[in-house]
Amino acid sequence: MFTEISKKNLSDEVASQIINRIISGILIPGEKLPPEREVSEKMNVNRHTLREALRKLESLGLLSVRQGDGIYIKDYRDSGNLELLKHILYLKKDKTADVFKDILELRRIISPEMAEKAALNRTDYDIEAFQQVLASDKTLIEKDIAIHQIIAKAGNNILYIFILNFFNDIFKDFGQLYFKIEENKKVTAKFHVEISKAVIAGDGKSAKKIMNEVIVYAEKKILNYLENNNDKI
Amino acid sequence: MFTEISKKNLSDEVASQIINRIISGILIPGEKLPPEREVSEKMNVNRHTLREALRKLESLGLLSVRQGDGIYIKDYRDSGNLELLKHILYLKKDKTADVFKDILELRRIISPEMAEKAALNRTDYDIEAFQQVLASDKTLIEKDIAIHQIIAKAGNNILYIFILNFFNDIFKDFGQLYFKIEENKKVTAKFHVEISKAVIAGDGKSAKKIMNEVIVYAEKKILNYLENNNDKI
DNA sequence: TTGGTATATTGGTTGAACCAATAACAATAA
DNA sequence: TTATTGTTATTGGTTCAACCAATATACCAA
Repeated sequence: MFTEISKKNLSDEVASQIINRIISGILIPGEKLPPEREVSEKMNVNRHTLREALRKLESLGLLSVRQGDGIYIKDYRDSGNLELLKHILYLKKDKTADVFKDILELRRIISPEMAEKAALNRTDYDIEAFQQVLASDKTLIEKDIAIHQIIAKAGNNILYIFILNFFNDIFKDFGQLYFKIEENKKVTAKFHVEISKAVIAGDGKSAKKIMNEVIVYAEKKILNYLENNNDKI
Repeated sequence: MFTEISKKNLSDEVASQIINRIISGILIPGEKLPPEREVSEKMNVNRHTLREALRKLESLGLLSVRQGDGIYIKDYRDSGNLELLKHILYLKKDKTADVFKDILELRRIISPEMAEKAALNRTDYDIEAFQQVLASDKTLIEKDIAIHQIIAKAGNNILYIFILNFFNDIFKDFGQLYFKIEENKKVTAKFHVEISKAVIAGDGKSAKKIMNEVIVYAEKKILNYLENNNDKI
């Protein structure tokens, strides 16, 4: 009904603006930014506010700040991280479809393998977690995220757990489009039951197959949607 | 010969300290931190300095800062990102081997697929890049990073490019151990030539196979090393 | 050419004050 | 009593002004 409005503080806006200039190519890697005092004045914010934004940009791999020297633009293709990719997804609407495609592709490569591993490593704790989620009254999208998280935790690969956080973050925002379709909802609900069963049974091959199938299905649906709604995301 | 010393500013030290407390479990998810004014006083730093650290921690997915309310610890297993994983790798020595194992496992799953894709998509630009790197006078580890980057760029999956940044960041620090061994150097040098040839030739199957072989080889070597030197990393 | 020295530039840190959102509580009305 | 509204205290957000510390630069001396 009502949708939450997200409040940004000033430093986040400053950060967004600079991110935008970098990924748009207005600011070139290697280039030096004007001194903090000058930038903050031009953007009409306090130097501290700017500095908080700079800290964020630094941790996104976009800038390198050196005392006594200055602020340098880094090449984000060499030093950017997944957090930055999120920003690209949101800020550069013209790239959204392409980035999304890449994300789905890698998910298709990784997640089935991790599902298999989960089935071979799952503990009683994981089994209980599956049952709790399936019986819970969460929304479908919440269940979906939870199921994938249990699989990741059962698989016991911390890198995958973190990469999955990235996937989930994105699907939280874009998943509504997918789950608007009745057929997709059915497929997902069925998937939850089947993958849980396979993992609980310790059947790695089945788990891998089931995960692969649902991902291929979703990928096809989403790509199809992206093609037909190029810029309505 | 000489190795660069890395200087940390105060806010980074503050951040490290807080990160440590969170991943050590001293600070529990959901818990509320004392007010900024109080924390900064206890840590004997200015509030601004603390705030810069908080911005970093926020972007690592560790904290949630809410105006008028307070600062809450998030569950990093649900919201942490790869940048945080790096910190875990460096700060929690007892977990280093486990995390490394996970990283190598996922690399084995992803990179061969991306090598195949690179071979099928490579452009003249990529071909030239290969030749330049092979002919350059970079160190072996620099060449290795460069080769993988070219493959990632040729494969044209931006998510993989960013995940590779993560891999490379880590191997920059830990790769020395691997490249100390003469045999490993030889294997890597040979790998560079062969993978370049395969990708340039557009031979996807070979590229995948070659990438897989070198990764399996390296993984075995590294895991072996980790087992025998459990805490000397 | 090399190494030192003084100076200017630039990021790092501090302190104090005030703004703005939120929570907690009290007062009020149904 | 219960739900709503208004008030106050708490807490993060922002600004200003000043000074510290690292670096670059230009210049000088050996």
